[in-house]
Amino acid sequence: MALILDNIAKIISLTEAEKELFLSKIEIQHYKAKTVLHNAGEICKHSYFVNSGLVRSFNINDNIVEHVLHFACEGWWIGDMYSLLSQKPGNLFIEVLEDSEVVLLPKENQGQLYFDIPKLERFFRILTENSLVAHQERLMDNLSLSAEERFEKFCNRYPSLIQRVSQKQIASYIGVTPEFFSKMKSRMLRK
Amino acid sequence: MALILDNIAKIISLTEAEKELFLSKIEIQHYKAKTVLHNAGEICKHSYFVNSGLVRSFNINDNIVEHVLHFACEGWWIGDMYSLLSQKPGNLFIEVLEDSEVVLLPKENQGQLYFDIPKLERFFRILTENSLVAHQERLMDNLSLSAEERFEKFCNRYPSLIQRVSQKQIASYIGVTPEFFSKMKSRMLRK
DNA sequence: CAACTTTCTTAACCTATATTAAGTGCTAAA
DNA sequence: TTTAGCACTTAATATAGGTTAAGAAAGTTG
Repeated sequence: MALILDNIAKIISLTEAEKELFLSKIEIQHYKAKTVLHNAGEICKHSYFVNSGLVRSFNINDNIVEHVLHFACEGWWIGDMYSLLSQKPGNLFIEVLEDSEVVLLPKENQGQLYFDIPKLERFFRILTENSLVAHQERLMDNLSLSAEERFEKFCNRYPSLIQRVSQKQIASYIGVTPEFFSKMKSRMLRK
Repeated sequence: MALILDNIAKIISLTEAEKELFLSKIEIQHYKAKTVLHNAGEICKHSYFVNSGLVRSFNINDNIVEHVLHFACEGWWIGDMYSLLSQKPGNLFIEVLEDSEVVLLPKENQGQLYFDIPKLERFFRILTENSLVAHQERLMDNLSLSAEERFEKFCNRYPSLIQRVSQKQIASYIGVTPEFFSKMKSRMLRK
């Protein structure tokens, strides 16, 4: 359980008692690859934190094409923010890509923790701010960069993921078809 | 000054004393259209809240093409989150599109207010969460929808902006050239 | 190991959107 | 009132990336 406390300690410091309280509010689960943690159309009840393994969130559009919103490996949070916050059915799926150990933080407990340990409000504010900045940058990249440039940025930003996720998933993340991604990759190698 | 207090009151409630303290930490400015509030390459010192008028944030890529990240009219916050949070030079410009009255909240004051009025930490957390959800949706839309569909969503979401913002700006927001936008629009009208 | 499924590659062809360029009309400054 | 500068339109041409299809490679399962 050290990992999630380390993750928090990077931003705020908790007393031992607070750490224990926090740990009493979470749950650990082990999932096999391909397990779906959350389905589009359902109401999301948890925030997820990946202790080990790899998880992704994605949606499926009207043409039955998947688009990856987010990958999360060790030390990353993931979830369907829209559904979690609004408590309405979302349109994201959350799926385990590698056998994983995942921390579940139920929504009610998260609210309770904001009350019991106000510092956590700061922690999640900062987490959310960082995520917003990353999404803004990715959005601008999608508007202004070519697929090749988006792939290069992905490689620089998440070098460890390149070995771990299939090309198909990377293609989906940067927003091209697997066929085009394959063509683009071999074109890039030829240089 | 009622507008910004209303904006806060939608999420948390402040006492009269807290409202006064908050108001003492902000500054009101009037700007003419075309004023640039923040330049790419500079360090952002303020969060901005629009009392009246219209403001946009955008970046300029290597090919000297602008891309609009965000429009903000009455009652909306806007800023360069990356630069504001990291205190490093950002790559957004913030520019006034219509003569505007803008509330400036200096970064130091914002930090001080988190300390003096912890509820504001919650307010900004929730503001940031909502913004993140909106950005996630826009990102997925850019990955999975056609330009025409993106424009339709823009019209539904921001009907009042359509009259106020030039076509060029809307084209930039949805991620197409002004020429293509013009063609697309007349094609849509013909139906 | 064999059978099956999924991923990856390649190639021909297609389409949405970009680029370039030229022209119109409006606004605003000189 | 003229001139200059934008915003918008239209049209010809170009291209990044999509689609379809088929086979090869790799991974999964019984």
